[in-house]
Amino acid sequence: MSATTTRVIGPAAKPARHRAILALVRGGVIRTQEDLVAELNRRRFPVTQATVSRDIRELGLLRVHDDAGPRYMAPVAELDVEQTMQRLRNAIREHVQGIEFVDLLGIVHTAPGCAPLVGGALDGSRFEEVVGTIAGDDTVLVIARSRPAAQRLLLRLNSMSQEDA
Amino acid sequence: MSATTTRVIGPAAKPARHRAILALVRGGVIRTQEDLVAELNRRRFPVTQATVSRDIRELGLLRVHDDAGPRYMAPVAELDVEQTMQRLRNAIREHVQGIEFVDLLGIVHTAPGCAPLVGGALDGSRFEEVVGTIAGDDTVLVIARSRPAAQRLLLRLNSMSQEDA
DNA sequence: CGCCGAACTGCATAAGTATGCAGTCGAGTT
DNA sequence: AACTCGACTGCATACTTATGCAGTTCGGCG
Repeated sequence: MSATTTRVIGPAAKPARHRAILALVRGGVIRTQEDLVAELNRRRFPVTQATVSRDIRELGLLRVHDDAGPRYMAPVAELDVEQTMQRLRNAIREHVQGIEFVDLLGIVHTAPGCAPLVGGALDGSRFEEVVGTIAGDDTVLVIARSRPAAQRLLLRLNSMSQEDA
Repeated sequence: MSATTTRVIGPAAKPARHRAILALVRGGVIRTQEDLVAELNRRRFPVTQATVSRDIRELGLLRVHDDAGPRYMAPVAELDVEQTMQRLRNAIREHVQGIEFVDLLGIVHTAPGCAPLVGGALDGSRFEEVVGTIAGDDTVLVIARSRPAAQRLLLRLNSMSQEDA
């Protein structure tokens, strides 16, 4: 009964749908699973609430309360991305709370525990301007090669936090 | 209609109940509001699911999924300025062995393993003078915003190690 | 002292979410 | 081609959570 080396998916657009769900939840306010169903249908994902309920569990979405009632949020982390740049962009958008430079030193504030991830993404990107990084728990120290380099870096990183997916 | 300077509560043990709820959620696995109702009743808080639902919103509890289904989690605590300062004072008195500055960089030597705690306390205090901190195992690197800032910081931190509780 | 309004709660129920079950689809096998 | 198996889904429904409304309690005030 071991036999089949199979693996993959069934007859589904599941991965794409999951990406869409994450984007929706990050992008706007989703209060109910029906909201999600509606948005997904609008985007040519014909699904029902039951499936969305399962998707939400699989994606590990959080349900939180704000002034207007419960809503869904994306989890803090996301794994495996192909291109390091995309990964860095994501890391910045998702985990970075602020960036500032003092002379050659860049201080990147992140969500608690996320500094290693962000630092890793930075390292991976192999910026010419970066000599190296040190990641603590919620702060990454970036050492720039020169002042102009620091300036370029700041601009570049800041712009990343605003580009869209 | 402004008149009454009043404020207080109604006829309730609400605050105590809220504390109990937080303790319960932090301490064990609470999967449903009924779980909570049961535990609360056991502890002499006669409430119903409706009230618990409201409490959960007020406390900002999170609903997450694990392998066994949805459950509640407590949000990460938030401290006020007073508590934060006290926390820093304690951290310094108990775990810090020495502080020195080299230019904009402050090096704080701590007992082994205590750097993250001290760094956290420093971050929490949100000193104007501090750009950020990075904690290793027994050393915290503090980056000051300027030289005067560094100097002020040194004085301030040193004085803290001597104030009493 | 009786009235008034705010805080708080339970009840009943609306609103929303999770899930057992049965059916579909495709890939790999026989 | 027919069979088998696992991934995936919708339906119907059980289960949970949220909330409109009405009632209680308490403190302040006329």
